[in-house]
Amino acid sequence: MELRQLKYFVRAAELLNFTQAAEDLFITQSTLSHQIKELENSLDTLLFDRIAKRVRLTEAGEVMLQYARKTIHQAEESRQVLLDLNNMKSGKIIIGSTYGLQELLMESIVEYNEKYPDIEIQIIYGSTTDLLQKILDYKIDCMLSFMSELGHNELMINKLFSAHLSLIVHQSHSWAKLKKVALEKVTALPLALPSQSYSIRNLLDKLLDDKGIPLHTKMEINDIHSLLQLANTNKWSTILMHTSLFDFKELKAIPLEGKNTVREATIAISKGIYHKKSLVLFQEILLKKSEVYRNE
Amino acid sequence: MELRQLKYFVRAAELLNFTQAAEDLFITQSTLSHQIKELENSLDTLLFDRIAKRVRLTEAGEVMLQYARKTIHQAEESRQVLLDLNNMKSGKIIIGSTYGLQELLMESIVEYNEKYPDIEIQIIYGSTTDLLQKILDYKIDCMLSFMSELGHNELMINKLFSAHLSLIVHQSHSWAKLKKVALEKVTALPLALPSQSYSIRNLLDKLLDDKGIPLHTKMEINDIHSLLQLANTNKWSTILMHTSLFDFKELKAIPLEGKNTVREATIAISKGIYHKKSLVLFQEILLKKSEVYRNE
DNA sequence: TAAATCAATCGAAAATTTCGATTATAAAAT
DNA sequence: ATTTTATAATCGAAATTTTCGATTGATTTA
Repeated sequence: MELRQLKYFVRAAELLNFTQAAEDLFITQSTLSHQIKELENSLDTLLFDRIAKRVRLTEAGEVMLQYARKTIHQAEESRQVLLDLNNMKSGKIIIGSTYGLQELLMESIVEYNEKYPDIEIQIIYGSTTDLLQKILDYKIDCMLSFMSELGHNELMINKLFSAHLSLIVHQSHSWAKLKKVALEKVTALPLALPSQSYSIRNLLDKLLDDKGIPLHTKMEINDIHSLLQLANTNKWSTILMHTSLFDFKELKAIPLEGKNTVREATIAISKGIYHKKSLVLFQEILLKKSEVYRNE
Repeated sequence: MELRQLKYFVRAAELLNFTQAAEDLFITQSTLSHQIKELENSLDTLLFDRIAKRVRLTEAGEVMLQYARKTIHQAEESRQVLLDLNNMKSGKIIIGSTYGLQELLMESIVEYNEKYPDIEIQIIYGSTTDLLQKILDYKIDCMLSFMSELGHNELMINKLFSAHLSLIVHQSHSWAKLKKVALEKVTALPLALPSQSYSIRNLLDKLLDDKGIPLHTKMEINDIHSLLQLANTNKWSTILMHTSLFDFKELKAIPLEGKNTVREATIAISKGIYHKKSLVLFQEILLKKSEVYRNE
């Protein structure tokens, strides 16, 4: 068993396609096949079922996948600790985030990169569920999302700010001066909404469902900026967290009434892993940048 | 970085002598030198200081040693999980124990080996302190010793039985019928005592010190059986846990009076690691065998 | 001063990893 | 029903890595 073989195995197990995995790893399929077999021999256990030139994981393979990831992560962690020890302020940080926190994230990484130009940054957007899985698989170092601080024992969750689910309208809209608005009312407006993959949309759907309010979506978009641009035309309105309209000066956010219309923006980091300096430094900047939102 | 290199490094770091380490690893010194250098290159960090053909760990090396052990352990853990998954009842178990629990341990491993003949057993005797270090370094799977159940957050500690610190005399000794004896009295007898490396001796020294009783040791031996054999001649007495004289039918254990003369025999297992079946099975047998002692 | 110890180095041998081409099998497309 | 496509295994050769044995040079010990 060697780390190289574990890395090969993980990729093969993830793609369940040796040819693609080999390409991904910059080796030939032949080599991958060979090394997987070698790993299986050393473990005395088949990791893949070979059903007629297709592969799928055996039960042992499923288990091994997790342990292989853990072992590889452990090895990489030691490399990172040495970097930190040398106070290198280098290496790589992989940040997972939901779209809803894109604005804050962008501001933060700009400052982060200015301060620590040698740290490589990778950002992966995804739903909260996606990100939770990725954090368990050691694919991301931390995740920014709107989530409860409870119910995740293996995560260290820090609150960034609270955000109101809000109706977003143009300043010349007749409702623009309202201090709050009832959920029942907004469905009457022409609404452009984020698509189902956004947690904010799930929240909205749930709130409407609880009150039995029907919703006829006329416009559904997979991009926050597009929604804001539409709202900026004053022909549509949208529903987002109030913190999302940052640089659209002509838009107004009107908080929705009712319980459960407030969500906590958080950063979550796995408790079990070593908290590398690059990660701690990022969190510091993120918390500082969040202050602006906290006082709104 | 490969597991092979990490294994080489750990041994080299432990022995701080490349020649010996190489011998230990069944490779040549040349190979070891080369592979260590390769590892250092891949980490971009020197792990050893080379002061004129001698080696010692750099700060980074010290840190790396821990992480290397952890990584290797993680890899081995995955192998063990697969064995367990196949219900193999095989593999290897390394048991650390203090001498004071040798008797119980022997009885247990006899039954253990009868039931699971395919599991390889290795036993390492050492002081409680030694064993604690070894358990942290992943060198033993569990440890049997007399220790407090508290103050070790990272360990899962199970109580086996309580043992009294006792004066051990021959049945024909004039004190043989006593139900208990005061600490002050025993120093008058010709005593053969376990050496300082035994926790029981530390306990005794501490109790005497607390009461300001001076002790003039006439005989100090590094082996429990030898002490018992001496006591069996009726020319000497000794002080041990009452459970230690098991198959010496002509010896009597007389409990010492006072507080803190009772110690808990325990089995401790690291919380962080995977509890492999071989280990769980061993613990079961051990607990069963302990019953005899519990009712004394 | 001589002998012993020890890590680095070097070139060659051995082992392993990787590659490219081919084969075999099943699924998909025609 | 037949052909095409996709895929993993296999095989021999090439490339690379690992290991070895011998030597060197520097230091400590006798």
